[in-house]
Amino acid sequence: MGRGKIEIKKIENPTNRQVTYSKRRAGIMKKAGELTVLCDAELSLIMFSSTGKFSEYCSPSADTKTVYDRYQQVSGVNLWSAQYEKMQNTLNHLKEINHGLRREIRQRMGEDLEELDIKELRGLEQNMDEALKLVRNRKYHVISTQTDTYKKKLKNSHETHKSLLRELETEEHAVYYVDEDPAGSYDGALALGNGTPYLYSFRTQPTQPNLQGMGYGSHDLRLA
Amino acid sequence: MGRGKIEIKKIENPTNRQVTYSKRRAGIMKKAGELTVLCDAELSLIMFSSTGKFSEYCSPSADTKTVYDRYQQVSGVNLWSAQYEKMQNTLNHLKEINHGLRREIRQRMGEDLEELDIKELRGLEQNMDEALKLVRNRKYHVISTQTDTYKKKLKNSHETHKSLLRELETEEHAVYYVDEDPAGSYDGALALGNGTPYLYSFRTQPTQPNLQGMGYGSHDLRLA
DNA sequence: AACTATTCATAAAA
DNA sequence: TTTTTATGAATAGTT
Repeated sequence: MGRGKIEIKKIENPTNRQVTYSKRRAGIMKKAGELTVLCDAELSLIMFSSTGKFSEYCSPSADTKTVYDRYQQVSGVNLWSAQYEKMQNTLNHLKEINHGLRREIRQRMGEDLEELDIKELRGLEQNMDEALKLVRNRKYHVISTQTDTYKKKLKNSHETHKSLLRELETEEHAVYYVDEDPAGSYDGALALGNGTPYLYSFRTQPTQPNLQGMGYGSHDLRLA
Repeated sequence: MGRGKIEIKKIENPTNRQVTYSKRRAGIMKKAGELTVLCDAELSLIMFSSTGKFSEYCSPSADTKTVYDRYQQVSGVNLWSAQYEKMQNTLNHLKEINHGLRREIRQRMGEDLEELDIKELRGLEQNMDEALKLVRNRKYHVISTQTDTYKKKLKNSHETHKSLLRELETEEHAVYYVDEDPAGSYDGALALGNGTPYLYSFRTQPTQPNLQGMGYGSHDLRLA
């Protein structure tokens, strides 16, 4: 087609090559479009000229990625296996660490101790003993701080009350005085902690499963 | 080209459509090959017929993946961003869980207690107290088991020894008897656990960093 | 699948 | 580049 037949081999003249590329590129893209419409086909066409210029055609019904995903399915070639594998490794690594952490927590909760030898058991006991002291100290600290604050508040309102009563007495000679013992505040502060402890209590029911969709997503220590 | 012009719209007759698809597919693949050769271009053509039949053409100089990698670079579109994002989310989820687990362990070691209110502190203390009892019980169990085993072994070898001595006495009238107290075995079993506990000891040095390349890979509880 | 009558694509020239 | 145009190629409808 054209002013004479041509041999199908690389056009050495760069200008001619470029011209032919432009023309034939337009031609093949038109053909692609026609094929898409006439035959209800799905296709992806990607082209790079010898100078690196890029063009693409893609059937309107889908985008390049969709076509490519489909290509992967059919051809069985996973094109991003390298990326995928790398991330998969990272994921498995994280899961392993997770597993180790859960195991340690279980042991710190007194479970799965069969796995430990006497040396490890002694280490764990010692560590937990020291930690428990720290937790107790902290608790007492928090309690006494709260108590002090509460005492001060009580004292304040007490005095406010008294001064109010004084004012009232002065004005109406009525007696509304009520003695509130500030020492009772200590029990009050303790009572704050008497409810069901929600943070740790659920860990003591090892028979209740807590599975989530992803398998590792659960905070349940019996998994992973 | 053909016996009369045709309108470019979907061919409704399935047979005709299939025939046309075959013909035009051959045509476009020929065109693709010619473009590749004539103009030294690189191209990838993927086609799916309306019946799902798949065909591809790819310039001999490269494979489909190469072309698509190049396509990604040029177009800036990341074809596997969806996959990637999904995995990234999974990864972040795992990291978060990890973070929570580390936090719990730290608290079970008596660190970072400022984050807890009095209720949580009481829950933690109670839980740790019970767990510590379990660990102690297990330790005593292991110790007594080991001790029993050791006692039996000692008793055995003792009797073997005695019977050997008796034989010797009988034969040579020599006296080599040595009194070994089986009760000493208890100290021996305890000594097994007197070494530095390696499993938990490193956790008590909170100033020594233990960073690793990936950032989450470290088992160090102060990370993540 | 093979055969044409046609239309289409395009090589060379401008 | 794009347009022109002469010519070979592709193919729609038929067999």
